[in-house]
Amino acid sequence: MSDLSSKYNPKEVEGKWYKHWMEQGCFHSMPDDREPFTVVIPPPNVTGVLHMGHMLNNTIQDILIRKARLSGKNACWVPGMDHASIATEVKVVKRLREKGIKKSDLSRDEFLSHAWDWKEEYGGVILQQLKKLGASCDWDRTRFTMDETYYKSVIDSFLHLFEKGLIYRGYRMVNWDPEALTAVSDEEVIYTEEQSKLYHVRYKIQDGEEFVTIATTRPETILGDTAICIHPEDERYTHLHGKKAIVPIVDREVPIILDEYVDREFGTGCLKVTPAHDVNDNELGEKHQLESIEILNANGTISEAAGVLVGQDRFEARKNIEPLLVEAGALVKTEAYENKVGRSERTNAVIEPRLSKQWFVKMAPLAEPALKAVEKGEVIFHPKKFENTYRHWMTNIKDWCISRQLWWGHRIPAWYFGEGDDEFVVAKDAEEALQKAQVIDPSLTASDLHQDEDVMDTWFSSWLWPISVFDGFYKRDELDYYYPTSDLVTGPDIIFFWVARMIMAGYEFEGKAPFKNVYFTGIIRDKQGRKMSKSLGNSPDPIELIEQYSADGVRLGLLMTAPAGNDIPFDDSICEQGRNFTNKIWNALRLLKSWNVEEKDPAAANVNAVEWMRNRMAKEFALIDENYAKYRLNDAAMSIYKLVWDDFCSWYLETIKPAYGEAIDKSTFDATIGFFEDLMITLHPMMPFITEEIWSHLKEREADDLIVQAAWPEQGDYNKDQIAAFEVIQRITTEVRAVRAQKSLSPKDRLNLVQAGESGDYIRYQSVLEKLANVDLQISDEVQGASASFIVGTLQFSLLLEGLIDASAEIEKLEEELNYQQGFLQSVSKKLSNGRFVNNAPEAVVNAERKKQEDAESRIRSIEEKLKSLK
RNA sequence: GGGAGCUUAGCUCAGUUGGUUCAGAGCACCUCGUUUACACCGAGGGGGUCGGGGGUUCGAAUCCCUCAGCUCCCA
Repeated sequence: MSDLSSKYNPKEVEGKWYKHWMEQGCFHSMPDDREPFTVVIPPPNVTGVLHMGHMLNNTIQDILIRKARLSGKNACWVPGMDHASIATEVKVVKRLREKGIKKSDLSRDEFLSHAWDWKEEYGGVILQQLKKLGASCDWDRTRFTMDETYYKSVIDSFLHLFEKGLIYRGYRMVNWDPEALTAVSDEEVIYTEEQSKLYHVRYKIQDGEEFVTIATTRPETILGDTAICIHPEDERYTHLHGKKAIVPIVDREVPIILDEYVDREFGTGCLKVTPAHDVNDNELGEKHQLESIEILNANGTISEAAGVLVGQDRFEARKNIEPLLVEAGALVKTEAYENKVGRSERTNAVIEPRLSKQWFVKMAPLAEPALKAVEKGEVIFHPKKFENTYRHWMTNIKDWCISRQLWWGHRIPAWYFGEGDDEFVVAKDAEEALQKAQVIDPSLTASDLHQDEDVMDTWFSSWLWPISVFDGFYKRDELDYYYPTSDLVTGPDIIFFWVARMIMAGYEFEGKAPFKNVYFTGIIRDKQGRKMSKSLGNSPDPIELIEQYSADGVRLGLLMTAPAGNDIPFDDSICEQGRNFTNKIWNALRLLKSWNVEEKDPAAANVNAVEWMRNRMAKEFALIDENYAKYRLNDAAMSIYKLVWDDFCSWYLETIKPAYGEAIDKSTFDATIGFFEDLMITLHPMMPFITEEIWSHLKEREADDLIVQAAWPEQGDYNKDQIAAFEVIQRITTEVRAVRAQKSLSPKDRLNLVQAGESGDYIRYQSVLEKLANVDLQISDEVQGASASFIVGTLQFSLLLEGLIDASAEIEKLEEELNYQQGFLQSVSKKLSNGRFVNNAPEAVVNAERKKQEDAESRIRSIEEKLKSLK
């Protein structure tokens, strides 16, 4: 029969089932009596499109969620996206510019309305794309970090921390992005080695003809120098103590200060100090009470304070200051130099250290419980090695700059009411702000107050994600049920940005960790090991990949090569394996569907095969469960892959396959359907679509009888001896086939196989052997005529091949084997005759060696006998 | 500069407390094959001094030291 195509057609199938699952509400979760299993999606950036990292990440989340659902838990996967303050604002500004509108011409509200338009138009593409992947998110719960209630919770968390004294406003050196015109946090600066130039510049010492030489990669900052620093114990410069130096070009007199911070080995051992434009110099400046001259404007141009090159961009100024230095006789030399340059993660602009007033979160008190949580195992990282990274960051934590000079985001809830910068109140809205302000000055009115213009770092909203997606700041019903969530799946690149801060927020606001396990995926790279990026153009389009290899195929391909935390060198061909697997499964179905079923007694081989397959599956299912528990998903995938392909298709189905024109007995057939069902359930988390399709073909079913909500196979007992006996059958079969291949004998010719001596446990499955190897088996020490021989374990077999055997070649082969066995015996015997081994090694090990010795002796005996009969 | 990790087959990786014939898996590769499920397939096969060197031990891919190479994090 079989009206089924010989090739599996995923395009139709995948769309059909996703739609059906949605219609049946299979992914929706509400609190009930069952144990919850909750995952919150790492909210993709609203500006983004699906890339390979999302594919891997969300495949893993879907596997965990589907596995939990099948295991009878109330599985809830909450999707959503974040507003990506800086990235979105950059995009909106760019789009407006293309339309000829400048951001500065718009009011804040006008700009935000454009931003929301943009969000409605382009936002959430990724979530739509995830449906193609099969992601079983509860779409009714889709959240956005700027939803009304979510927004409110971010503001409330700010108030809470401010009132606790954990948020403060301070004048500090921050990482300034001169392109986006905002501060960014330490984590948003990417340092890379870049080719630059080292300028050696000499400063004249006041009252004399002497000079000191410094080296700098940023000569334009010379204009803001307010000191020269040397090591107090540097004997080369002892005579300069207490003197002053003259800054070239601007001829400013600056002190020569002494500080152990200076590295005497580096360069000349003299350091120029620019407190306004370098983090370390700033510290020196505070310590030695130096003047701080800001020679740069916010947009990276030279300010009035510099005196020269005013208005030029910092890079232009860097070039143009060179002739000025030459003119002043100050430039000693320049040389090529490689140094680390920090760039903005979002705009790629070179970050400028800049002094400004910003809002900070005091991190040490928040870090303490968060570090303990991981150390005590309340939160477990997979793989464990990331705990080291985490500990290191947590114990060296710095305060978090959370203000951004942007409009798109959660606006800082501080209202200023006076002339001074420090006259402000923090409140949940303007009304409350006025009340609070009036406590200080009763004469104030609403128009005297103005809100801080800045918004908060996006991560200051996403660190609340596991709480705020359930509106946890305002109601308990859902939070109490779903929180703490179960597993978080994310990339190690955001361990500090997000994971660590979520743990902090979890303890601060809920007193509990936000999740129990964190699964860190690897980073997907191209074949050459480079990170995938838009600028390199080395990232395949995931949607095209799905078109080509099916969602199931791509999922399996990604999974099999991706142990937790290991980077994946991606190549399209790894998806091919997944696609081929779907086709294999499909054809196993076609085979079953082609059989006629009859009520009759099963053949012995069928009874045997069913018994073995049941054992085999029970054993492997236990292993799969174990691997799930250890988050070794690639191992679980490999197990099920081999179980289906090798055990079920190559051994089991080949054994029970009826001869052409014959029917299969009903009991074997029914057992086979049951096996197939369990195999598909076990595979379903990894390949949801094809398993649902197969499920629908295995039996007549109601519309709601879906594999997506089937029951995970229960752990059953299995008989190890029966599995071992079958393995012997498999090895004998392989040997027989190898002889056939060597002698070019057709698998159709039935042969006689003789086993010498006593039969082994394998004899239980004699009928399977006879069918698969196409032989008649006898136990006998008498072998008539020419034969090919082989050994399995300690059993000696002869395949009767009258007229096909070259006796001398056979003898040669046996002698080679004999030689190997004797060598092996010798090494084992040597070990056993070593008194220190026998006395020191555990008894079990010694016994194992004795067994090896006996087995080798027995094998040698049978080879020798066989040789005697041939000669 | 400080810290963490890695190095096993052509590729990607397993390998538990040092001990079974322990050097493994998948892919790739080679040979044969169109046998009525599947060539997106079947059968069979080859391939590694476990990065180098030294040590501990009856015994080391596994533990220790050292050298080399690579990766990541922090500054």
